[in-house]
Amino acid sequence: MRSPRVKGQITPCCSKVGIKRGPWTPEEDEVLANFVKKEGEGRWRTLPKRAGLQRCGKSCRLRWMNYLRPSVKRGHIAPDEEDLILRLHRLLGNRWSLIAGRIPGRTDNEIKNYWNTHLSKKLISQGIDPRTHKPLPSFHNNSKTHESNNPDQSSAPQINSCCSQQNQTNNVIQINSSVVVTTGNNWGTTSSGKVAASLEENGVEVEGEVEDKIMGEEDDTLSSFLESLINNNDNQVLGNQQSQDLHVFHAPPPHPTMASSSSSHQFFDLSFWESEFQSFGGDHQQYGYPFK
DNA sequence: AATAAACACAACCGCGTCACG
DNA sequence: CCGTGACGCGGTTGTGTTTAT
Repeated sequence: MRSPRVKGQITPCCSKVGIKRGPWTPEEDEVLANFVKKEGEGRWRTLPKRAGLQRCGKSCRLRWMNYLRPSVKRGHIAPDEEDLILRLHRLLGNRWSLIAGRIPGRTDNEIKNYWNTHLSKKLISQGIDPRTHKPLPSFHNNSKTHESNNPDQSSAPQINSCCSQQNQTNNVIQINSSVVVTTGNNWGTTSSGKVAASLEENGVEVEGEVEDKIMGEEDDTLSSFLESLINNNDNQVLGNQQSQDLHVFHAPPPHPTMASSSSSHQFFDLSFWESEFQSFGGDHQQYGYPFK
């Protein structure tokens, strides 16, 4: 919910006069944290004045979101978190917010930084292109790697034709009563970084991106879809179940402990996924279920 | 011990999206 | 339907710390 705009007001971010920049002091942190705890998040533009801070609203929002929020988990990224970041990045590309939404306690900024400083270098050292997650081209044409395989950003996404990453798995997800996504042929990410797959609307194949179709649906649906892709791609759980190719996922119920948090975190309802795996005769431990 | 280089991460910037009048 | 402004996102920069010389 956004606050109604007020005509004639100047955005403080645009007028630098009197606005402090640079690292936050503990005193500023305390003022901001206390104010947000009391007044709640939002109305960032007017927050600095109301809270008595000499910062712009953007800076306040960023500081709260990335550092002061109680739910922010700081410190070392665990191996299972790293593994999940890698999987999600392979699916989603540099969509840090989407990735962060599926790793509790981690912020988009933290994941982005971790990727840029650790994971991308780690992949390169393993001979893997961090952008495409495919083996790097041979050494002699490595000189312009960051531009050489950049897809045409101007072209519209085409299902099964311009995916920057393609994968061979079998899965179907029912988005709503009329839209079905099948990953039986190919799925992957388009040049714009969105997940693409074969889409059918009322039984007729249509072009589009899965995420766009899911927009407006319950976020659980997107989570379910991503989860199914993650497990499929890495573990071949469903792909090996030939008779189960047409399994339809339903949005999982919210996890009791997550019920009051953002809906994206309902993704972590283990009981739902365990029952899903059991319905296939699967075992999440055997297949390396990515969460504890 | 001094300095430079490399690294890690916090913070900023510009732009796209969306809600509202 | 259009213009405006708030918000959120991803890319980039800035700054403090650590390591190498």
